[in-house]
Amino acid sequence: MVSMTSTAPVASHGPVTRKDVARYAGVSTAVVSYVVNGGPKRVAPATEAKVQDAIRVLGYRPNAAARALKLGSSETLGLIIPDNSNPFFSLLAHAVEDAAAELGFALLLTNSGGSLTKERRHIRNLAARQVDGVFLASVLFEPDLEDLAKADIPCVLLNNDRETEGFNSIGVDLAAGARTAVEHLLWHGHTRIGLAMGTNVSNDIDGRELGWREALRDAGVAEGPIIHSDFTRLGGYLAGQRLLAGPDRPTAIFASSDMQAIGILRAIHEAGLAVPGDIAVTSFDGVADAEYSWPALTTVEQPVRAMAAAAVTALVGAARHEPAQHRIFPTALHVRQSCGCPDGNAPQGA
Amino acid sequence: MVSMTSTAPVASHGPVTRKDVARYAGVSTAVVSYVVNGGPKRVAPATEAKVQDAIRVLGYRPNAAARALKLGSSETLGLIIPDNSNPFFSLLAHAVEDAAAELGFALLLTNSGGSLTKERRHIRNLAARQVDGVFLASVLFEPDLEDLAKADIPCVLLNNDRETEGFNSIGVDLAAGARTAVEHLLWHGHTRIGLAMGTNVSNDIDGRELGWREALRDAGVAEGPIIHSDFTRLGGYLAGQRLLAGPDRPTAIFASSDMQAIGILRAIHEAGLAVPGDIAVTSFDGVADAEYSWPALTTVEQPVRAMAAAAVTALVGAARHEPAQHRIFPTALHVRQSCGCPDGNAPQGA
DNA sequence: TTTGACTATTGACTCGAGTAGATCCGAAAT
DNA sequence: ATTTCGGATCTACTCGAGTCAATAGTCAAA
Repeated sequence: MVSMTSTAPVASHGPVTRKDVARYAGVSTAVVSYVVNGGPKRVAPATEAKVQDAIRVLGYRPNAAARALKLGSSETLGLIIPDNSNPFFSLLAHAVEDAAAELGFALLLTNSGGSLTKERRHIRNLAARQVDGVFLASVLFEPDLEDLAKADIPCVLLNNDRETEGFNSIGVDLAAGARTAVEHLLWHGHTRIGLAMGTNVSNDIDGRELGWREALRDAGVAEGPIIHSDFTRLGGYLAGQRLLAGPDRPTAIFASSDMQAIGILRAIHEAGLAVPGDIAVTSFDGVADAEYSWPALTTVEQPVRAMAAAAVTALVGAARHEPAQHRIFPTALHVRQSCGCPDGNAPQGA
Repeated sequence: MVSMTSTAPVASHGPVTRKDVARYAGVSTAVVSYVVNGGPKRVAPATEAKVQDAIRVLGYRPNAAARALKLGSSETLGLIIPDNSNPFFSLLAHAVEDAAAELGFALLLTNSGGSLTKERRHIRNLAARQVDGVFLASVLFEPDLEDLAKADIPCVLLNNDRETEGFNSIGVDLAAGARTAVEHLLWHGHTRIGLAMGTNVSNDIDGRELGWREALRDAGVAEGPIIHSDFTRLGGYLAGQRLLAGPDRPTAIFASSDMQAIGILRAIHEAGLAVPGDIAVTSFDGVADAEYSWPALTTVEQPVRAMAAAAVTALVGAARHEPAQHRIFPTALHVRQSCGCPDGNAPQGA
């Protein structure tokens, strides 16, 4: 190589655009696009090589904003959850991110903090950002999706066990799950089973409360005390204290979330009582924390990864205007020690 | 209201654009922009009212992709963390999201899973998406930021205690924090203090190991056993088992993360030993889980929210090409029960 | 009534990439 | 030697919003 006067030096100012690549490779901009996208037109192998070379040398990355503008798709999905520091939701977010990445979508994460105002603001914001879809773990059963509908942005409701006409949704059978957990306590011989129930913004009765009630009724056992409190460790702790202080103390407690159960365990320990000896505990969600509490929690696990994958599938389907689907996943009882089973090998059924 | 024939019905096909608003309000598109942005030119109050009206009626939201293309800014930041289901990182992500939202930025969340390949892929992807900045909690001490540099995208390294020339970074003083935790164990009279250390991809020695070593040396106490394992509950559990099975069992253990400590607690419980009676434990991070373990963990807390806020500030500064800054935050020892303090009111110093 | 000094508004170009339609060129068919 | 065909390539318009230079409009002073 005698000189390099024929190939222009890298311009270096500002980001590299398609035009720069075209100039460097000595072709038109259209060809560059065709090469980058395996475009709608074929390109001669020799030309393709030149272009690929130019791309490599210049370090060209197509501008996503321009692409999004032209194609009307940002290859981005939005996720709205109440609180990413809650283990259940952080696990869900992780699973959704993985499933979305699988299909080349990036994930815009937002926390609503359980506030309806914030939730609404985030929805509008995501709509303005031209996301291709939104996953919403709403604080309400029927969130306001008008902004999304206007922009023709599909949405799937996460963590939602009720079917609502025209809404895509993914959830678990809360009532059935709760039933399994309570039935397991009944199987252990308990007859005074309390409930620590989380509080939702909506006033509708939660499926877990229903499941608890049904299991007791079917077993012909009187309902134990119910305490409503936050779906948090602290909420569980406070609920636990009240449950222990009440007139006739339950011998077993079903908690509507693992976080609450962890708070309850603490309240029980502080009262100098033993789990499961004095009080047995089962709970809901199946997050990692449950396995490492002391004693390990017998809990009803939600198949989070499967749900996340299904959510992404549903969203893609919705984007193609396929009819809304509602999927309910089954839960699985993980028997560990907090229920009274000595080694976690007790019968899973009944 | 007699009729509504005078106001044109909403066009309804496709998303509403600036042009639609302009037509509806009977003005030019430029005026619409001026109104939306408090634009570079003034608009007569009467006209502004007409435009605002049109915007409200039509439900207009400016197209973020077009904006991003024109302005070269997507009002979006990227966050790369190893694992959003790890409580420390999910807390960090939440804090960063809040701080970013404060300034009108949305957050693109990605999980590297501790893999360098994935980390690199995510960096390229974020660069292509024209994010305005990237927060990176890297698996390495000197990650490859070439793609970001090329695109002139600022980056701040999170969870980073080493200063590296030309890199913005935020972190805590790992060594000092570890020191406090170990010194507290020494104060309790322990002289055989083991270390459960997490494993990093890099082979550099971790600040926490340094702090542990220094504290022991300064106290004239021989080094206890070290076990290296994952920064996870399981990692801690396995490390705990090995620490207990070793030739001369430590009477206290310092764990490099709360997650590990939680695993260790379990190993100790399973061995039929008491915490802190037989073995005292202290750890690092200060996540919520530490407060609700049994016994509650004495831990060195990282000021996550303050760090997140500082990270956002640093990123904004870097975007203005201010010189790179490196901020180290102090940690705070939270005394609870796992160390042997009966009520959590023990001296914080020494 | 004209000029000047503004202000409000508009037209038109731009950002970077996708792609339809036009054009170019070489080889096979006549 | 033409004509025809078809693949390769290029030209030019588009997406939606920001913004400057030019224009229209308004009112007070001369």
